Amino acid sequence: MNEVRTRFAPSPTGYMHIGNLRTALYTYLIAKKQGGKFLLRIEDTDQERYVEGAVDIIYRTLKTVGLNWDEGPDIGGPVGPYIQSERMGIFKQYAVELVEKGAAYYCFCDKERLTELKAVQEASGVSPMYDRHCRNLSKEEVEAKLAEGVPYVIRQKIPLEGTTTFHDELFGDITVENSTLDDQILLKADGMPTYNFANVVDDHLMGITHVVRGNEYLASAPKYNLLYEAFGWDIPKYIHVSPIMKDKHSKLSKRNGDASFEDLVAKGYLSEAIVNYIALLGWAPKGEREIFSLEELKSEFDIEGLSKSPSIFDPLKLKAINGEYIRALTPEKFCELARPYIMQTVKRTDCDLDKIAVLLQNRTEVFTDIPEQVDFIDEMPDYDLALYENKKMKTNRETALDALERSLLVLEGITDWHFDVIHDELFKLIADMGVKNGYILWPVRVAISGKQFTPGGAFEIAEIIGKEDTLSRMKRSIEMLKTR
RNA sequence: GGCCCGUUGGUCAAGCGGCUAAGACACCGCCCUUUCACGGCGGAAACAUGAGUUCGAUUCUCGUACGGGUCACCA
Repeated sequence: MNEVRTRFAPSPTGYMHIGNLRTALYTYLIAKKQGGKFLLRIEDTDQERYVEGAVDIIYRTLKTVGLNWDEGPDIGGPVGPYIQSERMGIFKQYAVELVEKGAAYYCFCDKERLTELKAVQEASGVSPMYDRHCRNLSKEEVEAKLAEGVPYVIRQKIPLEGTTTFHDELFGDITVENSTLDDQILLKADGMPTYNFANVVDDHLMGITHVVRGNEYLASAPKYNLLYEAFGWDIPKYIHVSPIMKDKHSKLSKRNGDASFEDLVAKGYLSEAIVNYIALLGWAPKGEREIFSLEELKSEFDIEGLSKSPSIFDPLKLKAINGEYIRALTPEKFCELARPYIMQTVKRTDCDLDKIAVLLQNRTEVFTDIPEQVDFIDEMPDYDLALYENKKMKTNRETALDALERSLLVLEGITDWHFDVIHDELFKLIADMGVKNGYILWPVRVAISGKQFTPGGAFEIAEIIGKEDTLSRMKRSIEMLKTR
């Protein structure tokens, strides 16, 4: 039974942000690299923060990126249930066991006393900590209160002296003075375990061998060791990963209006590209390659490459990687994915979307870039005649007028309206005139697109919008040049 | 504030006592080219800081600065 078992244990409190997803990814990869099991456990012990539908979001995003779990609430498994609230009974039993072992104790302090205590401590500049009021109640006193039905919690009995050393695979050994550790609550008055307690118990019961979690839990980790020791359990390997930041000062979070995984997908990012990018945020592969599929990451991933410092989410880099993925798509697949975006601005039905898509593939980093790129196909935008002035092409308004008038004559004579024909005829004109390609082609492209930049050049555009539109746009542009 | 953690170009980052300190994105220039993009070539750009240890520190130790985390019957 040396199988690696990891778990992703989110709380159903809403959306799934990028940081969460990355934690899930690393957790998954660590298991899969060794051919181990990846489990999903829902930590819903806080009924107040529970958000309806949050569990579905977790399922959905994990599935779309391909982080398939081997055991979980929906598919079951040998160590279920996998929803923490359904494990309630278990925790009390273990908390009581700890009391019996002298590593925990009942506490009957009510909230009023605790808030007052905290206020006093803060006022006097001491860092707030439970004053261990109930730590030394006699067995009789405890029994009596229990019999009376006084509400209670169970707290961890931290040693008064000495130090505790916790080992993290990434950060190494972390030693803290026990005197700085609070007698934290293990079992709440409502019978639910606190996060810290539930984690230790569940991870043990589920046979978890590697725990991957956010860095924010690093400070509470030493207390875990005390718990494991008291129970006499093996301590899993801990890997605390640093957060993904929005900027130098703040974490990436929904509260700041930052994108969640689903937002990014809606913004035109490919889920494979998102996964690839976040894998790279805080982790570096061995070689110089940085494009990896999930499958490739399974063998490539290594804890060694994880970074200890926080990393800033760079939308530009994500975009670039997304662009790489888009270019790697087969033309058919790209066309299929791009179609809806093209149709946002191209409503006319007389032109070939496939041909448009071909032009777009190398020019698209994010699908949402598309509509704006092809908006001229349905309708010529108003444009500035200054567009005809181009130093490199050696064109200005006068030469453009000349080029357009001559081109128009040529184009009007074409009956077989296809790229090759248009290309050959216009090149014939260029040769006859003995001018640079751009002398003719630049003005033509501007005249029929009205834009400085377009996907494709004059021939492609002319073919796509058709002969009729090409000619009428040319004529209109010629008129504009004449009248001004 | 106490405790814990971190600090290599603008960003992601390689480096694990001796290097002209990789690479990628972004940026700039050139080439290709009927625009843009793609592609190719090249450029600018970094070890927070002070003291040690050492023949030699980006790398090890300590201090300082800056940044982050944590101090809940939230996770």
